[in-house]
Amino acid sequence: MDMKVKEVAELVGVSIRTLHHYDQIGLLTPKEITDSGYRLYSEENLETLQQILFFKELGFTLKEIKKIINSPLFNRQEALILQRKMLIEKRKKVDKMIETIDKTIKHMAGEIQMTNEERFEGINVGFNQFEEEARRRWGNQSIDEINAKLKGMSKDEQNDLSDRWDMIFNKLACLRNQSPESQEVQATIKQWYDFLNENFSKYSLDAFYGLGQLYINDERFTKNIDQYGEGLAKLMSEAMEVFTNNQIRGGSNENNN
Amino acid sequence: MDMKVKEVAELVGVSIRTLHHYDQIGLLTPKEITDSGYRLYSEENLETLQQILFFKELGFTLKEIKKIINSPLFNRQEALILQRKMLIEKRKKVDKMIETIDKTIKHMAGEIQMTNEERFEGINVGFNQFEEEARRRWGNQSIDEINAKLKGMSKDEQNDLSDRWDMIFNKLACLRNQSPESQEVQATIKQWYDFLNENFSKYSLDAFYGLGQLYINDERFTKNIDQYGEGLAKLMSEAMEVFTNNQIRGGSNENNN
DNA sequence: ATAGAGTATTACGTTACGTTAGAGTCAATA
DNA sequence: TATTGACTCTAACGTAACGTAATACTCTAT
Repeated sequence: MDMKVKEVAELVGVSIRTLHHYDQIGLLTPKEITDSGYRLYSEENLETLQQILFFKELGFTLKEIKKIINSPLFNRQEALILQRKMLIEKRKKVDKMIETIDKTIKHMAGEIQMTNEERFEGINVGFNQFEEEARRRWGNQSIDEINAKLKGMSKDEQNDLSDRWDMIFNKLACLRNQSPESQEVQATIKQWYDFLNENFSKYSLDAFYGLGQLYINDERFTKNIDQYGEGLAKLMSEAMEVFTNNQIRGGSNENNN
Repeated sequence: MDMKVKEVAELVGVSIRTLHHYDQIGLLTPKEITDSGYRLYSEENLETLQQILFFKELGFTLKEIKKIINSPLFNRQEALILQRKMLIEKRKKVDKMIETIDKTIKHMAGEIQMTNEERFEGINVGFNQFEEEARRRWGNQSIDEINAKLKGMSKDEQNDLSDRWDMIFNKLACLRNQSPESQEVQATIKQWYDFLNENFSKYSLDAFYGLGQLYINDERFTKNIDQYGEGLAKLMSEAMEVFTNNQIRGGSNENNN
């Protein structure tokens, strides 16, 4: 099932060096390394690679891509949907360029006039709203950034933050036996949501949902969170899902029994 | 009418540094330089820049682009038409990628199966027939036999050689409609003969004749040479035959009408 | 057991600019 | 007229994402 470099390279159409490189910079680490040092890539590695190549095609740097796919907020499905949007934008851009070429040809034939702005339409649109969206969505939100934020704060401020963080988690840990939909849990989850928005960059509801998913999908998070109490990660992710659903279905008028 | 760097940069959406760079490498030299050393770009410069950006968008390197737009064979309208074709191919590629994303999303939802090949469709098509066509049409090609020789030379020497080589072939390609005996063709063939003798092992006239025959008998040569222009191999081999005959029959007294 | 195809690491090369740094230029204004 | 602020220049080092050897180990098939 596992594949060696050459196989992968030929399958996806990149060079072996590229795979080595991605490994070197920690962008795509093969799931396994044999005793003799051979890289073995898994199915999951291929999926990640697919993501990487999509983002690359859309003009992101490897560093950005690394941040994106390592981000606590990263959600594969969401990424795919955004990529789809971006590709449609790209197609529009290509259409614009074709149009510009057609105009230029006509212009050369003396059929029409062209302004200088017109002749660069499509070429200069240096990437659109969705790229922005993606950067906002995952780019800024890396762990490094949180750390950086912490660095810029005084000891007291840090402690304060850390205390409030702790409080919320401890509170939730106490509520582990309750259902994710319960009033108390939901109230605390709201505190968590507000806390994040207050202290870090804006979390959209989508992002918040994605974060919750991460808590059960990314082992690093699960482990960390479950230190507050066995099963807390699971509870939180479920509660966060309920929370986002309720919010989306219109303010807070809905029942959370 | 003439524009300074910043104006151009803002109009077309590239950095000032990019314009400096293009000037440095001789890709886009501003039409005029003021006494104080300011670059002034003309209308024509803008047109060239448009071409450059189109080719860049289509994945050509600056070196390739330079060769293309400096080539004696270069024709702006022809280029635009080819670029149009390439853009349409690119749109197809984008469509394919969108399709792949849709499939992937469905796949994740468990609705459909996907092969590994499928999941990389659109991403890996490393650029199509038209790129090939463009490279054949204007670009240079690799001559493996010569590479060994080139290895022993410095980079500058290599480039110099390659440029002269290119010049000769391009010149001949322009003369394709003339007869092999014509003055111009024969003069250029002499340049070719001298060039070979100067830079590679001594070509006796017999050897030169043999080389000419090779151009039509060995498909690899024919293909390579015809990249400069359809039928060039045939013309050259005929012209080389005429050349050797003339040389052997004593100096240059014979007619070459 | 030996060749041939594949793989690894190391390290320098390359492309297309980005990014200062230091200094001159130009037009409007005080 | 002097000054200021936006603009320009060259020079030179920095960076990203690999390419391209060079050298050495590994695996498999004969």
